[in-house]
Amino acid sequence: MIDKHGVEVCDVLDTHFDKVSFVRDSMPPEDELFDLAELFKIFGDTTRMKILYALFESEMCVCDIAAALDMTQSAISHQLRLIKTARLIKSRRLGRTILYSLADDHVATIIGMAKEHLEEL
Amino acid sequence: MIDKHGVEVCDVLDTHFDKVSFVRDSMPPEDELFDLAELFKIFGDTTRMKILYALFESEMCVCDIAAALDMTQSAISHQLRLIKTARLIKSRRLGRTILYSLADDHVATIIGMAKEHLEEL
DNA sequence: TGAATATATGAACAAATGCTCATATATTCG
DNA sequence: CGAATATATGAGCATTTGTTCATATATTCA
Repeated sequence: MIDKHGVEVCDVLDTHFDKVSFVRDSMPPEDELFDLAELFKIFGDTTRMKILYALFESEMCVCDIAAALDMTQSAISHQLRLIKTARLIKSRRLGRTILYSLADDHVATIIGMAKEHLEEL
Repeated sequence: MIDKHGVEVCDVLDTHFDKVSFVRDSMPPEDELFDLAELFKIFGDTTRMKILYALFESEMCVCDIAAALDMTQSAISHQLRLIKTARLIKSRRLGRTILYSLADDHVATIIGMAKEHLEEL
């Protein structure tokens, strides 16, 4: 077997040719896969996970989230921007504070599925 | 307002004190959050997402996955190890090839939820 | 047993990521 | 308006991450 760089790939490729081309054809378009991966990246960080859990309990301002997680206002603000770009949270201004909350219940559902997986050892 | 480093946090903290401490108390333990984030990290990469989609169609050997994704055997093998550590896939040996397949239907469910979120613009 | 082949793995390196620090923006209130 | 305050953001830096390259391990077959 020779790598991507050579011509030959896998000696059993002839046998598996149908399978390989079927899989290749049924693969979703690159941008859809990219969007999916980008969305999951949001959940793939402990700080962001904490923020989501916090907002799961209550609508909160940046300052309170930072206090609850014992982290910098700046760090939280940066992460909130990422989460908001993924449309997982929304915000509304109230005076000089900005209140963040979950955009919909997809967050809870997605995390719930993941927890279910983890619970099954 | 002064950062984590100072004593004071947020001037409205007194008002929001109950909320902040409630959120802090209801936060899941650190290791649970870590496990969740680690699991989601698996989904947070285009290559791994492609691998999961491939296995969604069919049980496949490393070689064929590499061919289908037009990537190096080594790169695929490294990623398979990560995905397997997360118990999202399982493997069985068949002669000198090793066949990978999805461990259960959580993968499909989790990706499905994420796709649903993305479809709602 | 030894050659061939499928997969795994360690080191190295470039790219992405998360936090900090300093500072900018926006809003309130005297 | 100007001071105070809540949030946002850009640059810098250390850590993490994904791929490559070389090589090791494991299995088959002559």
